[in-house]
Amino acid sequence: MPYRRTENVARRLAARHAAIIAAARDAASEGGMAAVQIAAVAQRAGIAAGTVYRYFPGKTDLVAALLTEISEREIGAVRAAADVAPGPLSALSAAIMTFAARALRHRRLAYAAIAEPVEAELDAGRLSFRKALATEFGNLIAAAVAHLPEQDGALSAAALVGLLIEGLIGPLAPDATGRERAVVQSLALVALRALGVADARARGLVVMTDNR
Amino acid sequence: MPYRRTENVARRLAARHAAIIAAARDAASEGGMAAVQIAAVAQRAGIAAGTVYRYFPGKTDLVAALLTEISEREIGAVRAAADVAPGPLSALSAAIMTFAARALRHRRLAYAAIAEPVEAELDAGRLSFRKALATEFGNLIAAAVAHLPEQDGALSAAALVGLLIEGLIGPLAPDATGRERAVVQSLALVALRALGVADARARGLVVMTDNR
DNA sequence: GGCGATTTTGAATCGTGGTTCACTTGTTGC
DNA sequence: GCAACAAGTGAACCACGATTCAAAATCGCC
Repeated sequence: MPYRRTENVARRLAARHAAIIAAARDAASEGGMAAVQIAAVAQRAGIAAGTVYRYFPGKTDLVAALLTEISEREIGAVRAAADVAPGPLSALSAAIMTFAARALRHRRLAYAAIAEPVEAELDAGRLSFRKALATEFGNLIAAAVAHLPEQDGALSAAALVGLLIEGLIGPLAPDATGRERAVVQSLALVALRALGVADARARGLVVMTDNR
Repeated sequence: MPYRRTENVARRLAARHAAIIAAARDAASEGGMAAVQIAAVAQRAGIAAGTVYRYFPGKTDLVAALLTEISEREIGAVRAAADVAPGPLSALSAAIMTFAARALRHRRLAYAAIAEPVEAELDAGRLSFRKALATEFGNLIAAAVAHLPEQDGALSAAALVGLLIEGLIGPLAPDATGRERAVVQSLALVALRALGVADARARGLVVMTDNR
């Protein structure tokens, strides 16, 4: 029985799988979700269009994989920032600012991943990103419940996600070029006030660190 | 020279124009933006597909007209509510609650009009709706500036729009069926807090009236 | 009723981009 | 080198729904 899948081959396949996702991400970063076309992605990855279908059953799955990757990375960053914070309110603030700063730093990709118009099928993957984000913030709100006014955590979390998205990367968002820090801080203030933290600035909750 | 465009004919043409938009709205209300297809809209309006093109240059224009109509109606309602309020904060609150209550009452249409994934071209019309909404809220924020903490009005307005959309009609929004009033009030509290009104409930700013 | 102008019709056309598949190329173990 | 199979290729195919257009129906006026 010749041809067992060698270690070597398995590695090459895995690498190609990753390369396709990376190509999709690059395409999205440059031209938005509209640029994530099978032919274009394949070309970027240096393979033929048909080959993509040996790695993903369809475009939907490729986009879902891309969004999962982004989601994990972003949520990981948010969680990490919250984890090292000294208290629940500080954790909330750190999570908000981290998300905001990172979204601004990769604005086009963030827009593609979360707000750009796409056909409904692709939107499903995006929904899980938003859900995960809302859950994450919901947990932080729950953890800070003792320091916040009584509220419906799920509703607040959803509203918070919307507030951040629209304020940062949605089509209404003001141009932040060159004043990212100021925008992040302003929006964090608005966000924290929304949750019931009236004096975030005075309490030193919105100081920026560079790893955000 | 036979056939001048008679008053009668003009009226019929105008009526048909309106009927097409109404058919589009009905389609959107029932099946979302995906159901707004030329053939389907034409059938609802009781005309042939080709006829639509005598009234609108293309689908984009039809959708834009639909969104304009919705936008004018909604913004009119918001403005009217703000106009009769006794003061600037009260006006803000009334605007927020009016928008929220109306969105919940026609949730599917609101979703179609503002949040449902659609192809990029159609999204342009939607953008003007959001912009108009943000401008409206921005004005109210500006008018209340004396009663609010210092803030970037445009940023706050954008964030407010996002907060309301995601809290009410976005995919994350919790199911509000049967508790619309509670959701509207909760969200209004969050929204007002975001703008810096810490004690909206105590000040009686979130009482609901039925015409919302 | 008839004539010119306008409106309506709906089947055929078209553009787009995802997906398929017969064929070629590469890999493994003997 | 070769058999057996996997992976890769890319042009052809297909689905979908917007758009077109030549023919038919309708309209206003005499």
